[in-house]
Amino acid sequence: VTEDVSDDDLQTIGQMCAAFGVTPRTLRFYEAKELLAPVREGQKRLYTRRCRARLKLILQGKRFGFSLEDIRQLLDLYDIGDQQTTQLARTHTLAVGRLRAMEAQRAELDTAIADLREQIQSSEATLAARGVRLDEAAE
Amino acid sequence: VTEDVSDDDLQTIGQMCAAFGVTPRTLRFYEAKELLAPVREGQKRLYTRRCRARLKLILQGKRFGFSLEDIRQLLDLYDIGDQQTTQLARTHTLAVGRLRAMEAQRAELDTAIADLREQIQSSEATLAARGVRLDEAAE
DNA sequence: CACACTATAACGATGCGTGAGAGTGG
DNA sequence: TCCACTCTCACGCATCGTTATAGTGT
Repeated sequence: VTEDVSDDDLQTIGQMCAAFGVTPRTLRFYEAKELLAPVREGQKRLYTRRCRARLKLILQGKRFGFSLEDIRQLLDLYDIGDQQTTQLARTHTLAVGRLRAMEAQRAELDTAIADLREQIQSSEATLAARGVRLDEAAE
Repeated sequence: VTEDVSDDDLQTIGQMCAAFGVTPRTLRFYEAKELLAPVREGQKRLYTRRCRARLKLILQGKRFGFSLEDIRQLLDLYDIGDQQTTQLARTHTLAVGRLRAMEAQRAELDTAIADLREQIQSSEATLAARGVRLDEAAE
């Protein structure tokens, strides 16, 4: 099998951080929350290929706004049954819900941006009326 | 002066919560953070018209993504000098910075939404290939 | 010896939620 | 007496950042 972990597959915490743009604290935190389970060499953590795959999924999940607890459960689903249909369906349902939430958030953000633009313009009008010159960096 | 506070101007915490859609805990928290300073009648808090104006600004600020600490400083600015030009200019600068951040956040959110849509579609393809029928509520 | 990297432990920040237990007024 | 409302602690949650302190290896 190709299941044995060759040494070059193992990365230290520092290498992982450089590769994924996170801090050691973050990786240790994910481990404490049982999202990652690196092997140990003495005290030191060594991250396998599987750890890397999981971390990638974790960071994806976070971009989508899932909580770490949500992500943990999703990862567990993937671990237990290899692509069982019921589990794919479940993940799908959660993803659709998240998408709805993100779209709602986007709508709110849009109106907030519009409102803030208005406020800024009115304050600029006030300042201009007082002869204040605004030197903003060109966009 | 019209500076005296007539009794009908005072609202209890419950009335404030109903009016602004927040919880008592939230109002007490804002008070602990020195964003609000209701008067007291014995133990009970009574919110003046000024409190309401401040709370409105606080909630606006939060929509714009300012931290409570940012908001506190901005409110203090407004309190100290009545519409001094330098303070308006300072607020303006912060607002422009916030707007930039919100626009950046919106861009990230957009790509995240697009990515999640892709993932959902591919999982739908997989499920469909397995003969799974997805019954989603019509939009 | 020095220097880089790693480890654990524990406190801090943010913005409240969620009780527990007690008082107050009608 | 009971109900509704209010009060003050004070711990909990999520997601790490930030020291402090101490190895470990080269």
